[in-house]
Amino acid sequence: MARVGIRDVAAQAGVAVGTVSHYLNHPGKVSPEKAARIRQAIDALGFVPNNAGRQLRLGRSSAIAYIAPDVSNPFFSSIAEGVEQRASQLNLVVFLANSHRSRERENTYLDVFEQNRVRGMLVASHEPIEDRLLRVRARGTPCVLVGQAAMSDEQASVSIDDVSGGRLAGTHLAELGRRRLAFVGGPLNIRQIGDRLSGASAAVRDHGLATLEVIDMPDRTVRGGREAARLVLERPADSRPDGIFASNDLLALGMMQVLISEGVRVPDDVAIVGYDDIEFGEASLIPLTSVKPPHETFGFAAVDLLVDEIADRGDHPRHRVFEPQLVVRASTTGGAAGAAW
Amino acid sequence: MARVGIRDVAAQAGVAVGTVSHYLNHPGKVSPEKAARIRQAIDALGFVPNNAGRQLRLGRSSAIAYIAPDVSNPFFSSIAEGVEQRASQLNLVVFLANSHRSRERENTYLDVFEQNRVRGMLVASHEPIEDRLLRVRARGTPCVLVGQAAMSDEQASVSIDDVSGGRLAGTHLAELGRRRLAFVGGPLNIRQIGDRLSGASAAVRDHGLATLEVIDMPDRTVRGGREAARLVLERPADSRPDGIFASNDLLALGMMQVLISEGVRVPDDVAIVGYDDIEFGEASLIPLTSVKPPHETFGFAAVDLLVDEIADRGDHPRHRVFEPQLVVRASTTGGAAGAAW
DNA sequence: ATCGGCCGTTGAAACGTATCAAGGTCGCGT
DNA sequence: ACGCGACCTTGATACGTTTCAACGGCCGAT
Repeated sequence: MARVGIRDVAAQAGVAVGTVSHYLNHPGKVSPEKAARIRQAIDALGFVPNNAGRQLRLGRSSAIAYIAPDVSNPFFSSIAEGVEQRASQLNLVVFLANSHRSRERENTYLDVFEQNRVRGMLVASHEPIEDRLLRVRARGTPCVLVGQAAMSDEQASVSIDDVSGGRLAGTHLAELGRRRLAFVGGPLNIRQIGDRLSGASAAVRDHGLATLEVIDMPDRTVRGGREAARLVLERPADSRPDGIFASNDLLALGMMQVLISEGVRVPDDVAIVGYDDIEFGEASLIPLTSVKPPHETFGFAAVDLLVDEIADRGDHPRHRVFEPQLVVRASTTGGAAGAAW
Repeated sequence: MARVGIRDVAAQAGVAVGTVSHYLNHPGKVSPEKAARIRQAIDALGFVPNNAGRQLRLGRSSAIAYIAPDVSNPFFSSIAEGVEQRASQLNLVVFLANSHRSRERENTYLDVFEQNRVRGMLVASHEPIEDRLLRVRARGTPCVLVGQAAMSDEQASVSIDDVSGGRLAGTHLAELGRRRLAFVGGPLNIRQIGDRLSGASAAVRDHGLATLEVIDMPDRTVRGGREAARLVLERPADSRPDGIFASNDLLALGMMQVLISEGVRVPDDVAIVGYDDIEFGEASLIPLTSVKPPHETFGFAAVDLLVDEIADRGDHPRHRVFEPQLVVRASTTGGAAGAAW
C-alpha cells in the first residue's frame, strides 16, 4: 500500500505526468491508446488522486459547507436536502456539519472549513454570529446566513419572514374565535422567536377582542413542550388559554401530548398552532396546524445566493426573505378526526 | 484579499517560515516575544493556514467521514451525535454526508472522501455495499460498516442484533396474549429487515399459540405506514391482526395514526411495536413501544473500531454487535394513558 | 519540396506547508 | 576563561498536483 501518485501512474503507463493529469481532467485531449494504458495503470496501482495536491495547485476547492445547529431537527435537515440537490447540480460538494448547539463546535467547524478553503459556507445558528462571519468573510470565505435575517446589509442571508408567520398564526386563532391566546417559546431575545411573537401580537391587536400572554420556554424541544403544558394545567380550567401558538412544532407536539392525556380536548378546549411544519406534525394522531416555511426552495435559494457571493458580482441582492404559509390541520379545526390525509 | 501564506506572515513578523510553522503546531517551542509578533502578523494579514499544504506535507488529514442514507432519519442522526462526540475527543473532525438513498450520491461521496484522504469512513447504507468498500479499503482507506453486520470477516462492522430485536418484539406481543401477529415492513431482502422478521418469527414459533403474517411495505416511512394501515382496514374486523410489529418507528407511527382515526383502539384492539426508538415515538399521543438500539454507545463504538482499523492492529475484533432493548410504552400496555412520562 | 498549422505529448515550475539537520545564543558549572 | 548543554531559530527540501510554453510529427496546401 505504498503511496502512489500521478508520476507512478505515468511511469507504469509509459507516458509523461502531464498526460496523466490531462487524462484525469480533460479526457478527450488524450489519444485513446494512451488513455487505455493510463486507465489500466491506474487500477493496477490503485491510484487515487490526491485532492490536497490538486487543491494546492488550484488554490481552491469545489466544496461548500453547511453548518447547522442540529441536523436531527427536521427543519434543518429538510433545508440540507435542498442544499445538496442544488449544489450537486452546480458540481459542488457539500460538507455537512453539526454544531450541536455548541458555540465551541460551531467555531471549530468554521475554522476547519476556512482552512480547507471551501468556496463558501452556509451557516445556520441560534446564536448571534454576524460578527464572527464578518471576520471570516474579511479573510476571503463568503458566507450566507441561513434561517435568520442578517442585521448588516453586507451580510448575505436567506430567511423566513417570521413576523408574517406569527401574524398568520395569531390571525388564524383569533378568527376561530379564540380569545385567550398564549405564545409559548423562547428565548425571546432570539430574533426569530421575537419576530414570531411580535407578529402574533400584532394580529391580536388588529383583531381587538383577544389577549395574548407569553409563556417563556427556552427549551424548544418536545420536553420543553411537556413542561409548558404542565404549567398551563396547574391553573384552573377557566383561566387557561384557549389558543396556543408554539414557536416550533416540537414544543407544540410536547404540549399536545400532555394536554390530551390530562383530558384537555384539542381543538375544542384549546387550539394549537406550531411552526416549521415538520413531518411528524402531520403524522401526529391529531395532525398539527403549523406555519410552513418553503423548505424546498429555501436550500436552493441559499446555494444560489452563496454562488453569487462567490462570484462577487457586487450588485446582486443580498437578502432573500421568504413568506411562510399556514397549513391548517386538525389541531385547530378538527371535527372528529383530521381530514388532512 | 491577496492570498497570504506562511511566508508572508514570516516576513511581516521578521522571523523565519519555520518559526511560524512551529508557532502554529508546537506553540511553547517558540519564544513568547516572537510568538506575539507572529500572532500580530497573522491577524494583520488575515492569514488562514491552508490545509491543502499541510495535508500534502503530512500525507494525511485528521478527518473521518460518516456517510448516512438519510440524516433526517432520527436513527442515523442520533448515531451521528455519538460519532461526533467521540471523534472530537480524539481530535478528529467528522465530515457528514447525506447519500439521500441514492446510489450515485453514495458513490460520489465515497470518491470525494477517498480523494480527500480522510483517515477512514463510517458508512451506513440500505444497499449491499461490501464489494464497493472492499475496493476502497484495498486502496488504503479503512471503512467501518455501520448498522449492518458485514458478511465478510475482513470488513469491520458495528451493528444491532436484529434477530434478537425481532424476538423481543415478538415475545412481548405473544406474552400480552396477542394471537394474530403481523410484521409490517420491507423490503425483506434487506438484511436488517429480514433479521427482524426472522427473530419475530422464531418468538412466535417458540410461543406456539400465535400466528405471524407478513405485510410487505417497502416504503419505510410514515406514508408507508398509513398505506399499510389502510390495507389492514379493508379487512373485516375479526381477521385483522391484534398485534403489529413494524420494522421501524416511522411505519408504526403512520399506521397508528390511521388506525386510531378510523376508530381502532390501541392497544386494546391492536398492540403496536416499533423499532429504533426515535424521539417522536415517545412524543406521540399514545407513546410507542419500541425496540431500542443503544444509540449513545453505537456511534462511540463505530469510531473506536475505525480507529483500530486505522492503527491496523491486526488482532482486534472486527465486528461489534449490540443487543437492543425493549422499551415498553402505552401502545402495547396502555391503560388510560401512557405513564411513560 | 517546403511551409504552416494542428494535435498529442512533454517536463519543469509553482502552489503552502511541516520537518529536519544544522547553526546560534545564552547561562551555568568547572 | 572555557566548554557544554539547553533552548530557539533558521532555511532548504519534499509532498502531488495542474498548467504552460515548447516540441515533434503529421497532413494538406501552396
